Amino acid sequence: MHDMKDIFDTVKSNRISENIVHQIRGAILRGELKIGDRLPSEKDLAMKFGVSKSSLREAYRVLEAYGLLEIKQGMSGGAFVKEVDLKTIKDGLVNYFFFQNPSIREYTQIRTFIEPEVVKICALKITDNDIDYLKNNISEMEKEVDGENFMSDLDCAFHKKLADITENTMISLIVESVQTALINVKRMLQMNHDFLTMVCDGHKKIVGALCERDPDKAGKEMLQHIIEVETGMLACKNGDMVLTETGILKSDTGR
Amino acid sequence: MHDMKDIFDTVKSNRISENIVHQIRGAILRGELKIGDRLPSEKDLAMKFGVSKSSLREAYRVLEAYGLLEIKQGMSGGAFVKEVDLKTIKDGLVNYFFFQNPSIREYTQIRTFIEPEVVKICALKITDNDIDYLKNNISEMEKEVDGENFMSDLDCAFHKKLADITENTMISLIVESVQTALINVKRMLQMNHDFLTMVCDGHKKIVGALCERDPDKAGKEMLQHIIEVETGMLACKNGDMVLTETGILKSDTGR
DNA sequence: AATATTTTAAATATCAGATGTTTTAAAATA
DNA sequence: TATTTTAAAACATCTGATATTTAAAATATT
Repeated sequence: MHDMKDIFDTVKSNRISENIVHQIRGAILRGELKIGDRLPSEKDLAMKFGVSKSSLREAYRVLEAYGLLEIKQGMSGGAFVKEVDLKTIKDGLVNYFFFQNPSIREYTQIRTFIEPEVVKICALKITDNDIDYLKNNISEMEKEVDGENFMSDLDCAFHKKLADITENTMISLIVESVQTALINVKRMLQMNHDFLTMVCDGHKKIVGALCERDPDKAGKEMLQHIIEVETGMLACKNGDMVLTETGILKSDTGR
Repeated sequence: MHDMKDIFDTVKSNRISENIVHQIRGAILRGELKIGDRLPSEKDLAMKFGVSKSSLREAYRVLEAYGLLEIKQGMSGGAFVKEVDLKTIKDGLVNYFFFQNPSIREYTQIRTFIEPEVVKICALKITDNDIDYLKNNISEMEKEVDGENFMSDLDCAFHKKLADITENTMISLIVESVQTALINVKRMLQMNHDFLTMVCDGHKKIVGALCERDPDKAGKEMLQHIIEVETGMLACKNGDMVLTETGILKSDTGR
């Protein structure tokens, strides 16, 4: 009836460091260790666990990679419990998406699900300060369109700002991660001057609708913007890159 | 005009292991190292980098935590480049959400954005095999409602299956991660028998609409299901937990 | 008295090398 | 030929020594 695989997890390595990681992560997730708590020194904790310093240090490196610990050197240094930050998660997603290599169509699809809804909420919650921020973002971006500085992170910041207005952590995380991944693709494709102008115009229309506090109009403007971006990217040809149904490939690697 | 902080990144630790992590991760992300490639042995690579074995091992632990390497023991073992898997990312998100502690409202909001759209696509793409899978999932779940086994991961699997039908990696990742986090909350709240029955009924209605290949109906059923789940969770009182506007708190910790 | 400098101690970072364990391939044996 | 044994390659762990970093304490200077 049931295969054993359905019942038991495969037993992984018995590495000491993994055991320690499991214990400390568990203590944090159970709330026994709080943000800012300092763990005993390497020497003491290694003794307590009955392991060598090297094994403990490997565990520390892993927990640090998870973003759960921060290790400080020097007197009154040590290992401190830390809140996992956005950067840790975003870096992880970058690693993941590198192998997944989503297609432009996939990026567009997830964006059309979320971002029009986001701006609908924004239209109801946005403050004058927020609008100032967005207008400023657009004018900074227009400067870059003319200059050499090319795109930078202003596009990402625009969409993240809108997501942040929803005050929903998960939405912010998703929007920012998708934007970051997408902007990497744009960089690879080396989008041209016209494309950047189009992006600025789209952003202006969205902010215009938000100024009127019109949710439906904002939603429609965002949807159109997303589609225009997709069209622009699909139209873009670049010698090194190949756009396919299943992703963006470097042609020279022949993957 | 510009603060130096805008121009330069703060220089972090000069830890040797971090330097090595940076180099190897860079080589993978630049495509110089491919999936399955084996790095030189600890001894050789440490020599090549001009560092001690311990430093190299710490770097390996970090890259392993990122999901980029798999280290195998024994003859013809070693460090192999690996595709980052979903589990790595999900675990990271669990860590992140533990500190963010999103509210039920936030979970519902992101779900209402994505999942009704997902089933609309499903209604167009779903196969008979997929429908069999979903029906089977529901009947397995009904068994658990009566028994002791309580919920398990079938609820998550149902929603993930729908997400997978879209063939959009990012959607699958998001839906599965949100589901996993939400199910942890449900476990804490110890949802009762009626709630589980309601979930099964909701799933049945969704599959019903999918059988008819009716996108709008499927979308509406999913939306209603999500709202029912929210209502059910908000109505649930549990001695150890407190539901607030900003999240789910353990009352005894007094956070 | 206030400030600047130097010293010191606690903690992590790194290294070197010895020993143990795991895994697989090859060699020996049945 | 099939099985068992053996050997070697690679990671896992431990020990202990040395270097570096950092903040606080002590000292010197203004």
